[in-house]
Amino acid sequence: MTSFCKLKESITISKQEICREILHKNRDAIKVKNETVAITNLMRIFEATLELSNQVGFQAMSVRELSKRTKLSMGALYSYVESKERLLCMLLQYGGALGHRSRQLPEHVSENSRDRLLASIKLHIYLTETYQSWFFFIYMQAKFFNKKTLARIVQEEEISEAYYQKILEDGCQAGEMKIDNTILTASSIIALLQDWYLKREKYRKLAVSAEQYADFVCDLITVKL
Amino acid sequence: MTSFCKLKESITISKQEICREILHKNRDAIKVKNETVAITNLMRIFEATLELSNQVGFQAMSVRELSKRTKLSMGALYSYVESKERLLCMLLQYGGALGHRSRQLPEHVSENSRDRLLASIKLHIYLTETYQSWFFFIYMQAKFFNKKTLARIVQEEEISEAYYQKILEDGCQAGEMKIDNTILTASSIIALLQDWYLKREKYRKLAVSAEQYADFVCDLITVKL
DNA sequence: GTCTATAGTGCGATAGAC
DNA sequence: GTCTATCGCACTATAGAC
Repeated sequence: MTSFCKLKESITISKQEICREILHKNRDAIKVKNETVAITNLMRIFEATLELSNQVGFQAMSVRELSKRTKLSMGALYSYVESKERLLCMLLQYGGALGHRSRQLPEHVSENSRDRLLASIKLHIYLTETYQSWFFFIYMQAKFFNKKTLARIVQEEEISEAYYQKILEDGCQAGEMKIDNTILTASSIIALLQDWYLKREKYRKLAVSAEQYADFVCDLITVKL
Repeated sequence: MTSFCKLKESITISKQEICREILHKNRDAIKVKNETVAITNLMRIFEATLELSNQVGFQAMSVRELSKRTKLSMGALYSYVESKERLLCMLLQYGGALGHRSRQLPEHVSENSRDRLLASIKLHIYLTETYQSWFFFIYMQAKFFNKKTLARIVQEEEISEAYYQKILEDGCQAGEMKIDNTILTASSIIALLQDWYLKREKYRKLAVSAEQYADFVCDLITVKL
């Protein structure tokens, strides 16, 4: 079985790398030409936006407060983010890289379905650990986006769900698992993985580690004594 | 086993009743003296607030828009709700009656732990079905409340969790269930019950009924083949 | 008890100096 | 590339007629 640490290495995406990607995608809206400066400040802006938004909500967060936190003046801030709405768009793009990678599980992990399930869950949990504030942000704001954007996010979840469902069905066919309703079961996996990053504080208090939680979820789904 | 319908009857709380309770608790802030008129309009205000808030978020919802939806002028609206913040407080009070009742399961339901678990889950799901917009609202806004208010809501969840944990432990002691980690398992039940009202649309598309979902959750937790 | 009109505030965004 | 100063707008909340 692939160890948790190895999994971590296999999906490490530098936040800087993501910011560079976003910078290039939004060249039209970003006035600052020096790439090094732009990336440094974009990173600070994104980080502060997530932090503030996750405290008071994106709508309630004022650009003035954001300017204080980033230690950029209003004017400087607006040479990175055309508008508050555009800032939101950029943060949505942030997910492009993540959602895709969360299903890039090396297929060779194991022939055994349960191992593949566990590896997938661990991969997912590690991703949400590293980018917790972003996942929290998207979940909490998604419901308030316009229909089109919401649809895109819901679709992301459906892809994840189908991915887990396939593992479960393969496991059943191979006789390694016995699962009545694979759709609802896959849906439960998603819900439990989301609970982990939505209530991070609670699990911290319970002193449950990421690895323990992954094992627990996997057992809940598959172990039928 | 107690039927779903019987359970429904046992916990039906009229929304009007709740509004009357809130009216009396907030007599100081509500200028309208005629109780019948006050309750009628309070109900409309609460309903519209939940609807609007769940579309755009409470902070983003404007009182102007609320006045349109309720067909009350700005002036009239403000003779019911001292301020937008006070309106939020009233909606929090709404939960007082609900949280309490959700654990008022008639003890005589069954001696069997699994039946008691299933009955509790069904009770919970029925409550969240009837008051879905309120539960959704609280979950989505809770994270943005001040620390004190958030603590109160988290405590509510802890009580629910302890309640489920006790059923699980009783079941284990009686030899009717075999559950390794009752804390995490109880926590999972909560997460899955929340998923039901947070993603109501998704389950509607999957054509899963409330009763089916309750059965599924209960099975996932207890059935060890 | 409800209305219209408006006061007062803080917001997102911009202009122009440096 | 960053700053300060400020514009115009939409918001919450209120005053006073009916």
